[in-house]
Amino acid sequence: MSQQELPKIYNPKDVEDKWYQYWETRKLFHATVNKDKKPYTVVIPPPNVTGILTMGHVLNNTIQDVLVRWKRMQGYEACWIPGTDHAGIATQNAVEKALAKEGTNRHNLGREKFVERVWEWRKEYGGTIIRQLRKLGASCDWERERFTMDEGLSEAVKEVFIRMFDKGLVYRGKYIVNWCTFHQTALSDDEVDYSETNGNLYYVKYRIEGTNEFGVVATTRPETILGDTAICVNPKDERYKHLIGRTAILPIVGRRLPIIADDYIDSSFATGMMKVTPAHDPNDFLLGQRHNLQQLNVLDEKGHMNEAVPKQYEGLDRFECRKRLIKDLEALGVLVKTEPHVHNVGKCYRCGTVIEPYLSDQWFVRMKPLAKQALRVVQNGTIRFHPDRWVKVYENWMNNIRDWCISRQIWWGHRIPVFYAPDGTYVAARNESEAKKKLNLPEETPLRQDEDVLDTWFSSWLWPFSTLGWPKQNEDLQYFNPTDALVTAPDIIFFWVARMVMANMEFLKGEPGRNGKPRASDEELVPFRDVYFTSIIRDMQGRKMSKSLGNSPDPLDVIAEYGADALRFTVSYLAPLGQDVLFSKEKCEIGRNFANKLWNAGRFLLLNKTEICGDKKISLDSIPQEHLDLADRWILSRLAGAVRDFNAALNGFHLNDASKILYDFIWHDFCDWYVEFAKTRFYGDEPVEVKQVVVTRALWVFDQALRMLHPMMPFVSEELWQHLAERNGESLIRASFPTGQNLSIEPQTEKEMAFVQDVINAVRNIRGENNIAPSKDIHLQVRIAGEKKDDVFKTYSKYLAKLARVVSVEMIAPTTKPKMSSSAVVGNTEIFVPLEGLIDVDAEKIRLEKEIERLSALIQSIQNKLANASFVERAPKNVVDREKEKLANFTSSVEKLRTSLKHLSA
RNA sequence: GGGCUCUUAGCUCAGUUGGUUAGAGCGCUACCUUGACAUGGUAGAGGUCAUAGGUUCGAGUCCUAUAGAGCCCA
Repeated sequence: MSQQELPKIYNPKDVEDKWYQYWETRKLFHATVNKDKKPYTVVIPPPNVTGILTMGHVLNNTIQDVLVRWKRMQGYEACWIPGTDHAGIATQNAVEKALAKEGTNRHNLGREKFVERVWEWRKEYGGTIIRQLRKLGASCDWERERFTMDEGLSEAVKEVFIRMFDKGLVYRGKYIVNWCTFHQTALSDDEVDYSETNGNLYYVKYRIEGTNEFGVVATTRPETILGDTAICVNPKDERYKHLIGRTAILPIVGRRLPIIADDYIDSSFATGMMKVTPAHDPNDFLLGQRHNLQQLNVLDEKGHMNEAVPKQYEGLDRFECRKRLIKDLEALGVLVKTEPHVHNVGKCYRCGTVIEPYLSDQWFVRMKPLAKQALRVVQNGTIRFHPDRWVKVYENWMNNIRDWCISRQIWWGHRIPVFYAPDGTYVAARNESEAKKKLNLPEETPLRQDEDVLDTWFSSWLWPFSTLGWPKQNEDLQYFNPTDALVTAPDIIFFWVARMVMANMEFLKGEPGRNGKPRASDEELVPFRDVYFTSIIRDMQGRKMSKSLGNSPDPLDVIAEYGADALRFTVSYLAPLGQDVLFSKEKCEIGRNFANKLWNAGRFLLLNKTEICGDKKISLDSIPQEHLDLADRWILSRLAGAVRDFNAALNGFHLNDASKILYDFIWHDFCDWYVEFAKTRFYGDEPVEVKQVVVTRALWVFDQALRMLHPMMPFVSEELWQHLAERNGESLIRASFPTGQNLSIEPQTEKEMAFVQDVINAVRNIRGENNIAPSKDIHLQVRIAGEKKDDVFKTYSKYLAKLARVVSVEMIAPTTKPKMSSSAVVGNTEIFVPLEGLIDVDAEKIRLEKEIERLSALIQSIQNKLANASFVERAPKNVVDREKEKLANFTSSVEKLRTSLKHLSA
């Protein structure tokens, strides 16, 4: 393709799909075991198979892609494993909705047919998000795509369950769980969203048996009164001491309730007397266990009152029952008062139904035995969190860990591999016949498999090794696990991150590690080394992005409008480590404009390449070292600095710093200064051979910049990179990342350039402040005190001409009085722009006075500092010296400005 | 109730271990279509770094308290 075809404005639509296809069809994302290379592995946090791409995913996956592409270019065998999870409840929901439209339901269909339906649904609608990730440019190894319901992963789930069952790490128990009456399933603690809700606190009188006394208790859920089995007070509460051991009578029902004492009761809350409902409140459940109370379940799975309650309430919905009870209690005269009360109500994170604490048979994982080592590897730094404040959150959770309820009363998911004999004994097994062997039962005994399925997270926590083929021993697993970085939103630190650490450490113990020996050390057993907790993307009002608010831009629309590169760059640029980021699609202008700037810089260099080199092939394999001038040495030094800083930033997971470094280097150093300086040579009078070297060097620097930019803006960088030189089928995606080894940072060069830039800026400032048209030529007078700088002005007069339209420089002696002029001080040098009749003398005086005032204030503050004996004594010498130097410079500048001011007034 | 985070220019945000004259992008003002780019260029205005104390020779940076905003856990 020739550069004439480069349009004036970069159009991402023309290039993005083209390059993605190119990379994917050539399998440039694919990783294989390669003993000559170090692996760099990232597993994607598997998105919900029902999901579509959100801004959160964009951030998350951009970060992963930046890391993976960067490491790949650095020569690692970079492997990014994609996939989705089966999202048990969400997916079952979606399919049940579809069935409802057809006027049927899963029960009509039966379990087997229903699960088939879900698979069909998944084939048709699932995995949208995986396709969308390609639009973003994600360089996932698609050949390794996994799904938590795949055969292999299901095998891993089964294996883990059975091993844990046999070790006593999973158990079945009656427990109070979070029950969603809509889905009719238990939810884990993390699947419940709590929100402050306005409710009422109802005060109800209970008669004390054998007295005329009453006790008053308060409740927010009057319907649970029907399940009360005790009354409880604090043992230290003087008001109620005499009641302990007596019996209260439950209104309406007439049940006798023992009055017990427990420290758990907060005497200051309401009346200090509490009703105890062990089957319908988690705290009451624990209390009930301590005091051996009856657990009376008064609800069914649908949230209707069951047969344990008086006839008039049986079958009522729990909220309907609440209303009826309030009326009935009032009629009995035992409802003392009702007061408004704000309390935290738990709701199902999928459907919003109020969660009912509910006593039922469930399966649990014993977490304490797993937590110990998982805590250790984070505390001893084997796993590092970024930002590290999440360590505390993690520690807190691990230290207060509770058993994990893993059974779900739905059909879509991994069915619990537990088999029950007719006599009720049970065992975990891979299949029925194995179960019979384990149970010592004859082959013809009928067994019943547990109806429940496992929590989706029970498959997700195995992700870093189940995706690599475990439980089968294999080279991939040996090579790519432990993985390197995990990039995830902080809200799943418990759901997922913590549990993955537990699982990897537990189940990879003894598996062959990279050295072929059984894994034993923390380093070999952790699932990953670094965890990057991403920002949360919010809208411009700081609200979380949500479907219901409609405040979330569709990333695909944003990509269509601004380009994937623009979106990626903007998101990297905006997302600091761990702070929330306020986003609107308009912000993508940062990235779009940057891509366009880059595009045009490339376009300009290519134009000149053709002009200067013609058809002559140029190679960008090394830096041309001939005919270096200040600008060349300077841009190479700046490049060296950018490479060093960029790598340091990414090593510390500071993507925003990394993107800023590229932005500043490319836009400001390269485009604003270097390209402008280079123009003086492209259009100057040097021989064409020299010009060819100069343009080739400029292209070489640009090539390096493209390499650095590629992880963040893969499309535009590849497109330009292919234009720069003959690539013979090579792609930027696997080009080497700049190391900076052939470059050096040269402070002296940078200092010299800074002087030239300061002079140019000073002249521009005078122009701007005095309203001198840019087209007006300037004849500069320069007066130098101290070290000689005339040669600088001679050597770089072409720069001054190009960037400040300075057509002549006249050196004047220190004693010479300059013509009527506008002036400025740069270091030891005074510059004068003589423009009789053109400058506004009064305005110029004000400008000088303002500058004198500013410097005088600085001088004053430095003098104060230096007058302070303890500063001079105690501050490090270099700090004091710097202050002294500053004082001298500012004083000298002020003197010069004062003289100029005097001249203007004369 | 326990824990965590944030408050810097009109807006969105940088500011690593305390030590150059506190920065950027957007917006704003003025000027400019100058041989890549108006998705551009040049210059400028704009900040008592939430408040009050403290530590220190020195605090946007460390400590304490207060106010406001947000998050997590119970």
